[in-house]
Amino acid sequence: MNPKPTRRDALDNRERILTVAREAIAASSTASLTAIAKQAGVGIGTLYRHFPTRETLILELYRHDIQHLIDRAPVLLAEHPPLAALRLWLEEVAHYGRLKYGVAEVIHAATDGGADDEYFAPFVAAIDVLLKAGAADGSLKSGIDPEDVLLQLSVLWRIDPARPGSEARAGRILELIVDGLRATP
Amino acid sequence: MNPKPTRRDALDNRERILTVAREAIAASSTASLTAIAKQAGVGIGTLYRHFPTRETLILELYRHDIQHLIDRAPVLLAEHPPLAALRLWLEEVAHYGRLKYGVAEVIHAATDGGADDEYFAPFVAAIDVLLKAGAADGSLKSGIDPEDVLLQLSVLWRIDPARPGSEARAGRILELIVDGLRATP
DNA sequence: GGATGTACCGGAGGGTCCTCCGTTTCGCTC
DNA sequence: GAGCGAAACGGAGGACCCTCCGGTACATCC
Repeated sequence: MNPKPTRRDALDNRERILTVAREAIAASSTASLTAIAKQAGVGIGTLYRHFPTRETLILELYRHDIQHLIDRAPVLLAEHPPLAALRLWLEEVAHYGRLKYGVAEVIHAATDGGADDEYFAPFVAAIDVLLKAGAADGSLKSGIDPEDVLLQLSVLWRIDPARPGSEARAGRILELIVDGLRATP
Repeated sequence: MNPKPTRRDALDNRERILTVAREAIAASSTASLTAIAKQAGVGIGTLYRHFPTRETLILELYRHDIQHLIDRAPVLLAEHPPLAALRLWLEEVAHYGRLKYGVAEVIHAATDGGADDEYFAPFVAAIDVLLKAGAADGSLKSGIDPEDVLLQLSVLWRIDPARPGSEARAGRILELIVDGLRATP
């Protein structure tokens, strides 16, 4: 897919596509790929070779941001007890996803496809660290599959942000999710 | 939309579309509307006038089945304590959604659009009855928004049924959802 | 039974996604 | 620096969704 774009023109094109896409997606998260390709001065075929699906492209755009979220997990864990850390982290993810819609879309896609772990796995691993910590201190159930949690989380971006009360609803549902993860005494 | 298709030809067309669609969707849940229209011998425009969106059409196809699910809620509630009834009902819905993919798609759409309550509201009401009963006997939290539960439930159809272990995963997640709804002692 | 208004029809058309494959261009070798 | 094979390009094309609007045919009223 994108292991080693060795050729100069290929690299140039890749960069150009990303630059244009960043702007275009920021302006309208549903910007058409055709338009992006045209504006980047490449054929639609070229765009698709570099980024086989819309998600691949978006994923690349937000790579840094996603990495940042992943890195936050251990930080929160150092500063708070596991249950609180989990909650805070999920809130950050949810909030970020609402802000930059792209991230949400990517996670959404990840829960679909399943595989393509290169990007997906670290995210799941971050969840797993939080879950394990919570299981260790008895505040969370043990043996929870982190992918299950991710899937549950993905429901949050399905809340239409335009509808009134969407923020509150997201908070409520997050609460329900976390409560479901807690150890039953 | 579909209040009173008064004219004879309109009614005929509507029936014909439904008949064809039932078969086509059963054969392949992603059957194209263009194809359905063609096979029903109507223009694509006609199809869209009768069923403004893909979901409207599917909804009509599965109307009976959905009603059946709704009716099951009070029955289960009469036979089981509220918490068990809720769990069983959710299992039935989940199972049914996995079987006839259409139903899942409809619920999915409902959680998107939100409104269009004509079909949507009874379903939410069914959930509400279960929740209220559980709140009354203290097994469930009180004040839960049934739409929130529906939204959470919708995650279950996002599990790819082709992947191995999908059934088990659905079970696990359902468990998490229900646990999140239980009253915290 | 004709006339007439309106409810309904049909498909062309604009937009999107993605695939496929003939053509071009790069980078390496001699 | 010429030649060559593979890597990358580009856009036509097929599929789909949905909209729009000129035309058709039904039901009703005289």
